[in-house]
Amino acid sequence: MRQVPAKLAAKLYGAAELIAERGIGDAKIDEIAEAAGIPRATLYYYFTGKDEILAFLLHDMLDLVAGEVGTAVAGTGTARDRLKAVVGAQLSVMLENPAVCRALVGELGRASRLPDLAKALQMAFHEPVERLLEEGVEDGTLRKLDNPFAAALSVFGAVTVAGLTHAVAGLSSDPATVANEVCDVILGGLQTET
Amino acid sequence: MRQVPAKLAAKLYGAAELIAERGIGDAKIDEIAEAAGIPRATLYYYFTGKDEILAFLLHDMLDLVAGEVGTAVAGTGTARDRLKAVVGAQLSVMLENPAVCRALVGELGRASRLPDLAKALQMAFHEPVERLLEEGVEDGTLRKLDNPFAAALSVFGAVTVAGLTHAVAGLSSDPATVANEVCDVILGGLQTET
DNA sequence: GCCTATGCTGTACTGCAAGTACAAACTAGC
DNA sequence: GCTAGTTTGTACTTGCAGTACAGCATAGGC
Repeated sequence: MRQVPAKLAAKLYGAAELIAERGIGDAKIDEIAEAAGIPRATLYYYFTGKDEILAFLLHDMLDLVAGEVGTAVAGTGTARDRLKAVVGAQLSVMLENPAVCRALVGELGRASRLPDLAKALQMAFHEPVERLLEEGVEDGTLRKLDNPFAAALSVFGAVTVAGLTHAVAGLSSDPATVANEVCDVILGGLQTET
Repeated sequence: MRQVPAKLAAKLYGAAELIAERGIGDAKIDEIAEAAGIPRATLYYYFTGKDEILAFLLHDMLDLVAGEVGTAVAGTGTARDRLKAVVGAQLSVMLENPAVCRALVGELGRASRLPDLAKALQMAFHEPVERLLEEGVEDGTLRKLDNPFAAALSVFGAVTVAGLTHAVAGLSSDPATVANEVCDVILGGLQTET
């Protein structure tokens, strides 16, 4: 895969909706080319095929998530506050790029075939959250859990599915509201005081 | 789609691994036929194409989930206990059918294109959980939340992603352990007492 | 035991879309 | 205006999904 010029990358996003809607398998390369406003031959000049186009889009978005999440983690405040910020950051990116985000989830099941993608996801979200959980134990704002790895997984799931559902259904698309709803559950828990 | 005989359905599960691994788009119909031990022509006798084969497998598993979850919801005990049972039920089915489960998630992004699938998922998990949350408020074992719909979504996400990750990675595949980890987070929450 | 309806399977064919090849046109730096 | 790299149009090859259909198997009625 050649170095993709920024101008071309921007145009590619014009095809994200199509890919998300029909899946990479059912979207014809000619349609992608047309939707993006890029000649077919040019696509093949930069990418070896459809899959690589998809991989490029996904990677691009994950970089975005990783950046925002990184900023949130590095911010000031308690670990709990920063965890909230992380959730908000991920949801912001997701809801601002609903099409790419849908495409991403559509390929999640193939994660084992796309080790790069799985790793990028890990770096972008999972690892920072796990670290925050540890810091929260230290500063006393988060509860100590038996299995922080599993906890980070659950947090990731809750955030991702919430984001995806809103992205697909186009529900109340305010990231802040969604973030609050998710945080309410994962921070406060569902049960009454024991 | 013709009525599929049980014997044939059972054989089809032999191809689930292949489909999950390569995605329905990249799995050739001849390979599916071979993996399942069913002649190609017979597949086309029962199904109109690849997509229908996938849809059949997914629907089959969702029925399974719906059944188990239904049993768990209808059981005895507090709403909180039954919520735990629901989580356990979903994880059991997922970890017993990791391949189909991966295939399902691989097609989640297309949910908007497969309204049947989205609806089945809704019925199988989301709706029962939302109901349990209400009952929990009544019997005092679960906290009253601003937005039970969003909460059910988060629960679904946490459970599904945990199940999927274990299914894909083949981690500690004991459903009960995974269920405990997930429940610990979603019931108890992450934050310390305020 | 035969006959008929329906289920099942092998084989040959069609059509579509992915990907390739390549030459012509364009652009930028020198 | 020469050269190296980029961009695009067009024509071609190939592989797979899906179709058509004929022949074989099986079961149930008589």
